[in-house]
Formats: sequence, C-alpha cells, structure tokens
Amino acid sequence: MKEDTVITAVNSAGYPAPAAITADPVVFAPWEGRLAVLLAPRRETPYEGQWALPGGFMNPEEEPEETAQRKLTEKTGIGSVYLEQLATYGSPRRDPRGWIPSVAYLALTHAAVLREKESEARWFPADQLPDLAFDHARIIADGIDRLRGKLWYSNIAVTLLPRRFTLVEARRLYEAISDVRYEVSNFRRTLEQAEIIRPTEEVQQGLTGRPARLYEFVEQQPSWSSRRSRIPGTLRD
Amino acid sequence: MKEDTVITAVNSAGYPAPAAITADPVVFAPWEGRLAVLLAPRRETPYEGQWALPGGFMNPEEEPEETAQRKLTEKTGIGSVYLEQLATYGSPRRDPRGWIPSVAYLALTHAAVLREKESEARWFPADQLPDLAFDHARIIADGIDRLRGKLWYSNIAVTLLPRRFTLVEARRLYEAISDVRYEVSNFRRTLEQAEIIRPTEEVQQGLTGRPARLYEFVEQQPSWSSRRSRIPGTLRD
DNA sequence: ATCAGTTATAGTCATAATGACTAAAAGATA
DNA sequence: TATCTTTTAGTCATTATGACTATAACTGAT
Repeated sequence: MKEDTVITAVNSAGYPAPAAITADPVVFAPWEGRLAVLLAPRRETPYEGQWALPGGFMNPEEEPEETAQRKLTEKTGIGSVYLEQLATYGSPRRDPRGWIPSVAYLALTHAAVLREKESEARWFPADQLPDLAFDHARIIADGIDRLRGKLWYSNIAVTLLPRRFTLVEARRLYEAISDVRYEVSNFRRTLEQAEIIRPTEEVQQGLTGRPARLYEFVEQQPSWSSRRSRIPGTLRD
Repeated sequence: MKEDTVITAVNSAGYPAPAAITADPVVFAPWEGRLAVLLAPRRETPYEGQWALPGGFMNPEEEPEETAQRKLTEKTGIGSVYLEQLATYGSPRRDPRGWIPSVAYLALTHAAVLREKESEARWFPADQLPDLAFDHARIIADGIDRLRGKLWYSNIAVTLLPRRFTLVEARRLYEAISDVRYEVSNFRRTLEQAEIIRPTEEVQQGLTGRPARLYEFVEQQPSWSSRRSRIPGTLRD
C-alpha cells in the first residue's frame, strides 16, 4: 500500500462500507513496581516507526476478541491473556487510511510473559508513554480509567499477580494502579473482608525480616465483587 | 434488497471489509412505575415485523454516537438524549445479511418524550420484552446490567427523572431499576450523604397526606460519584 | 373545630465498618 | 542474646449502616 493512500469500500448493495475494522488490546502488567503498557513498533505506514497498540485488522468470520488475541500473539509472541472489551473508537478521522473503526480491549497479564529477546514489543510505564500512533494514547488512557475503576470493586487484579502472592506484592500493585499509598493493615483487612483474597498455609522466605504469608484470590475468574457498599438498607419481605 | 441476500464488501486494497456498521441505542425510561425499553418494529427484511432497537446503519463521516442519536430520532421522533457507549457486538454471524458489527449505546430519557400517536415505537417493560430481532435481547440485557451497576455509584439517574423530583419518585425509580425495595429513611440518607441529591426549598402538593419536598441532583451531568467506599485508608503525607 | 387516615420527614440506637495507630512475631545478623 | 527489619495482629475512637419509632403536614369526615 502506498503512503497517503486512502482505502475505501463499497458493499454489494451499493452503499459505502468501512474500509476495515481493527481490534486493539491494551495490555497491562506490573513491571518494575509500576503499571506498564505493552507497545509494538509500527513496521508500516502510516505512523511507521512509532509505537502503537499490538492490534490489527479483523478477518471476516472472526470474533473481535479473537482478533485482539491473535494480533497480540503475532506481534509480541504472548499467549492467552485475560481480555475484556473496553470501547469502540469509530471516529471517521481516527485513521488516515480511511474509515476504520477500532474495538479496543483491556488485556491483563504478567510482564514475564514477554520474551524481550524474541520480540520488538516493549513495556512502557503507564505514566511515561512515548508518542503513539493513531488515537492510541486516548485508548490507553481509557484503559487505565477502567482498570482503576474496577480495582476495588472486582478481583480484576487476579490476572496481574501470580497464583500465590504476598500482601506486599498485592499492595504494591494496587498502589501502582491507583497511584495512592495504602495503610498496610487496613489494606489487608479490606481485601480479606471483601472476600477478594484469602490467606493460604504457605509463607514466603524473604531476604530479611519476618516471612510473608502467601495469599490467593478467592475466585479465579475476574468478576465484580459481591460486596455491596453504599447501597441503602432494603426492606425485608 | 431481496430476502436472504448476503451483503459483502471488499475494500480498495483488495481485502474483505465489513458490509456495514450499525449503531443501536438501548433507550431506557421510567414508565408506569417500571423500567421500560424503547423498541421499534422492523419494516424490512430480515426480521420484518419483529421488534428491534431503534438503530441503523452508520454513514461515512459520522461518529457512531451521532448515528445512534440520528437513528433514534428518525425512528421514534425523540430528540436529544443522554448517550454513553455500551459495547460493540461484532460476531460475524450476528446479522444474517453479513458481516455487520453494531456499536450499542445506553440511552436514558423520560417516557414522555415519545409521542405515541406519531410513532410506531413503543415502550416495553424491561422484564417483559417481546421477541427481538438480531442479538438485541442480549444487548438490552447488557444495558440493564450497566444501568444497575452504575445506579448507586453515579448520578446516572439524573437523566431519568425531571429536574425536581420527590424522594418517592426517586425511590420508585431506583427500585424499578434494581428490582429491590429500599427502606425510605435510609434511602434518603444514603443519597444525600453521597451528595448525589440535595433538597430544594420547594414542596409538591400531593393528593393526600403531607406534601413532599422536592429534590434535585447535585451535579447536572451524569458522572461517577466522588464518594469512595470500600477502599482502604490511605497514608497521610 | 376535632379526629381519623395518609403520606413524608426526622429522629433513635444497636451493630458494623473505617481510619489511624500500637504491639508483637519471626526471621537475619552482629 | 541483642538488635534490626519486615510482617502480622491487635486496639480504639469515629463514622456509617440497618432497622425501627416518632412527629409533621396535609385531606376529608364527623
């Protein structure tokens, strides 16, 4: 495809159609104590050389979520991750190539799944992003908002931590996402009382100090927490 | 267009493209004490004669949200409503005509905006829906979930009530949406304490009994409530 | 005018949750 | 064994919540 070429499409009924649809995963992971986003360099026009979300064109017969996962694997080598739909960006001017809406996905995983040697993709701290292609900066900002919004009302963080983790690890993650410091003791009480996490029998040997107990998430699949708060009392009967 | 005709599209770069994209508003309003959804009868194949969301095809150069509003007005005569993106339904088999993703919108308004005489659209109780075209039953279910989820954590109900309202009106609405009965006194306390609503000087003369004070929403635009709950104590500094 | 009958508002109060601390436990090291 | 470090495990005053009870403001009938 030549530079500055606008792609168009007309359907068999004679009406203009979108030139294509893309699916773009916004992949988050804890990385060096911070929340990081996975970006891949663009290898083609437009925005060649700039960083972008590791997404791409949907194929016919493909669910958008499948596209997000497939493109993520193609561009970064990363396998199956947690995906939830974020939003669709459909402004007709968001892509210089033409009318190409994008379905964005919130994706969560661990930083370790990326083999940096075998991929051109890289982690970037969520608050220090490079120049991004298309409207991807906006999409990432919306992804961060979603993640923050669900953090304390779901066990969404389950996908960002190993199966067993210490309270310090969990607290660092929550602090990295929300950009707020929590009081250690109350942090544990809140998560335990909301039945988001549960202690196990295991402890982890630290380098120094008392060994930390290992915790696990109560449910395995991310879901909204059952605890209702701020909702007024109901009537019996 | 003939029945059972599949529409296809190929873009100018030679790749298959979606045949079209639609935008579908899920319009809610309080109606006869219940939560109701606005539906319009389909006048064309496929699903001719069945009830469907009042949406339709996006034009090029159009934002999806504009499409949702335009189609709503075309099909029901209703003017500007509150719109927020709900989700995109992109399964390649969701529309028998071909590859046609739909961007669904949550729309909120008052039942009175529909002039029933001048439109074929109708309100249906959200828990008594007729057979629906496409995957619209699923879309509406997701819309109800979204509305319930935000009910107590935002002032989203502002768009469903008149500018000034009584506590009983507000409570009936909250009960209709959440399908839960609330204790009167605690209901008021919760909404006032969360600074979602605020009392005014006015009172409304009822048919019988003590007149009810009129309330208003604190902010005018729907937004997430500032009150943080279940989030553990932070550290000072 | 007074007295029910209604519908709203305005408390009360025991219990639970929250925010801010303090104490103690369990390891490594001097 | 003393000391330093990192975690866990309380304590406690304050606030929020759930479930009631009391009072206020109106209408209509005696």
